[in-house]
Amino acid sequence: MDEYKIDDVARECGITKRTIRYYEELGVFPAPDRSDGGIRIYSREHIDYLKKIMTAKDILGFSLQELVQYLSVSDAYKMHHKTYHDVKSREEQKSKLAHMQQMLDEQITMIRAKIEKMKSMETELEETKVRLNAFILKFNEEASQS
Amino acid sequence: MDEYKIDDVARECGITKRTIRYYEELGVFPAPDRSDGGIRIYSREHIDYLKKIMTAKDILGFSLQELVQYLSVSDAYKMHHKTYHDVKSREEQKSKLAHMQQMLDEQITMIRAKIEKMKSMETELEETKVRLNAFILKFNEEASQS
DNA sequence: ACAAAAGTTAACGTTGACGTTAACGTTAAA
DNA sequence: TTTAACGTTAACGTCAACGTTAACTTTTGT
Repeated sequence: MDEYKIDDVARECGITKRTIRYYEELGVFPAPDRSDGGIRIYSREHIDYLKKIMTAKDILGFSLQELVQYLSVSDAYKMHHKTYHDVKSREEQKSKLAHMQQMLDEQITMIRAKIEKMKSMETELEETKVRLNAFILKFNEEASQS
Repeated sequence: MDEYKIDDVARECGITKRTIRYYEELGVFPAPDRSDGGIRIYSREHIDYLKKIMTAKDILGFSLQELVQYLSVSDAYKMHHKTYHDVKSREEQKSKLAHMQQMLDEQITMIRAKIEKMKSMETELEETKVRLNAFILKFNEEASQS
């Protein structure tokens, strides 16, 4: 078990097979191992990872290009460790790690800014609600004066 | 003063004239008064309103269709009061107000849910940062043991 | 008064993010 | 073993959200 075909993944993640292959093509989603017949075999980790991708896309409104950036830092290094066993030079790895640190900080800063903006939008909506309710009250009072 | 042409608006809001006309065509942005020559004359309120639209689009990742929905509640009723002087029947107005209340509540619920998800994404990013830093430490220790 | 700058509508072009169809090979249950 | 269900690649279609160009009118500084 712990082996899923593309249709299972599509169903659980709420997207189509076409989209999954498209994401793989773009490098948004890692290419899984294949069966002898060339069928893509996914693991549970793949599914969880794809779910995160969809959340980032939906909630943050990321484009696919931005997703590549985002994923290259957030949890991609876990997947990369398992997917590609890329043995690079020590210096290369070091600079890659430093780059990850920087990207992570940028992502954190960005998401905090977004949260703040969303909070002020929430506040505004609540104020609008108060004003609307006041208006409705007045509206009904006028009606009872006729 | 307090009169702006489309290029002023475009510059201040960081979009193109084409986009402004397109938004007007879609009903996302109210059609302003025209000069005798047919030129669109905007007020400061228009600019502030458009800025809000752009924020909602960028931060919430709304599509233009969703924006129409969003705007029909948030602050649209202010603009509508000034733009269209639609005198409808009392019953009609009442049901419209009730509908606004409901939409407002839905929007507030939705934005709160998004904020929560973004917070958990932020937490995750911070945890990743901690793990990454730990890994880098170990990485450098191994290097000094050679 | 007039040229340049800025405005207009109209219509076709582009890009991103998939959907759909075709033409074909593979797997699994009867 | 065969056939339905499922898989594949390849290529064209689609829709939203603008960009771009063309052909034209209006406004404005000198």
